[in-house]
Amino acid sequence: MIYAHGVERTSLDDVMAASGVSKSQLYHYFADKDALVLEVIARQTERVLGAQRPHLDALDSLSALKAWRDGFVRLNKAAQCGGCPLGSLASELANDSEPARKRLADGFSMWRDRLENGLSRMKERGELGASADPHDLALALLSAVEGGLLLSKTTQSSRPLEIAIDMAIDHVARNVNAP
Amino acid sequence: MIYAHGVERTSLDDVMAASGVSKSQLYHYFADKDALVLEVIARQTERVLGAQRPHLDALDSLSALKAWRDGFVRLNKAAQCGGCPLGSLASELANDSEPARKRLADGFSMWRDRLENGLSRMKERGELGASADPHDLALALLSAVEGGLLLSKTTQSSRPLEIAIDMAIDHVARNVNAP
DNA sequence: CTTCAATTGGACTTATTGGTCCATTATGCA
DNA sequence: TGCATAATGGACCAATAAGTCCAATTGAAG
Repeated sequence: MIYAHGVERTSLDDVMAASGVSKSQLYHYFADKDALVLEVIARQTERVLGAQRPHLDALDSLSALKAWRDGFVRLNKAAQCGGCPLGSLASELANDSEPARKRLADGFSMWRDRLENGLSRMKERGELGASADPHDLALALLSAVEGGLLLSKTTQSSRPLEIAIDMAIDHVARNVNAP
Repeated sequence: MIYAHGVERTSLDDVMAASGVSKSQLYHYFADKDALVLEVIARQTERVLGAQRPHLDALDSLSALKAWRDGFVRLNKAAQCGGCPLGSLASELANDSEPARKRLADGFSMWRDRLENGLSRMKERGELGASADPHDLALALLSAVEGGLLLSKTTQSSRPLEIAIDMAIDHVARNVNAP
């Protein structure tokens, strides 16, 4: 619910109704709404990374990147509500809650790490040129994904996402050594 | 205020206090809060496009694109609060207000049009290859900008924005004919 | 100056919010 | 079985939200 409608549009009464849990339980397990939101961030980080398996941990070739792209786009098409859980929370909270901002930055960082790991393996194997920077390439990949997701959510079309990820994969491909 | 903290975190009392205007004036000029928000979207669209002048309407060469990039990054560094006014509103409202979503999609579309116009001129002049698609290139550029802005806002660093736009400009450069 | 409509101030209403409280119920342990 | 502690339900509270209302004020036209 927080993913779909945002923190501020999701009241604790909504959470109670949807979960069949009373307010005292909520306040027994969470200090306040902010604490619950922080937990939601952790949860969504896991969800986002988990949903990209098994691709995400094996992105060490161009074909693997393309398969990841296809899975990602398919997932986005199937989703009932658009956008990225982390991205939406980041957009809403980054300016207003420093603890939330930090956790979201960590979430993005973990995501980038996974991408970077695969690219680093490509570099070690010599598939990626010596001048290629896995860290920056991963960051560019992630930016493309987030921007694509936001535009796709707004235009209600998967095209922006597809085009953005394709661009990012092309960008990686530029650094691939000729076989 | 709506740009920095979101629609839901900005109360009409806040607006009254900041503008020195009474509630009856607010409701005299706007049917309700939603109507005001719709007007804010229109206003922010103008602001975003206006802030990119004079570059935005002359992006018809690689060097112009790079100058635009530099101006954009400088603007973002100087801004007190990160992110994109359109992107933030889109993230918050796309799922919950169809009129708002439409206007935001229009705003993005206008932005893409400006980018596309420059690329089309490059293509007409033969600077861009025949196979290049100005529409898709512009969409990729915009996705990179939005994703970069979101990650920069979250990580409080301008690096993601720089890397993302550089990637997108490289992507355009791939379609440039050798001189 | 008078008049009448448009504009304005701000008190007010109602609904909803996050959060508190305490009596009641369940649970684990001797 | 009995006791102490933890977990639970739901009434309750104060603050804040959007939105309403009407009396007071302004301004232009005759």
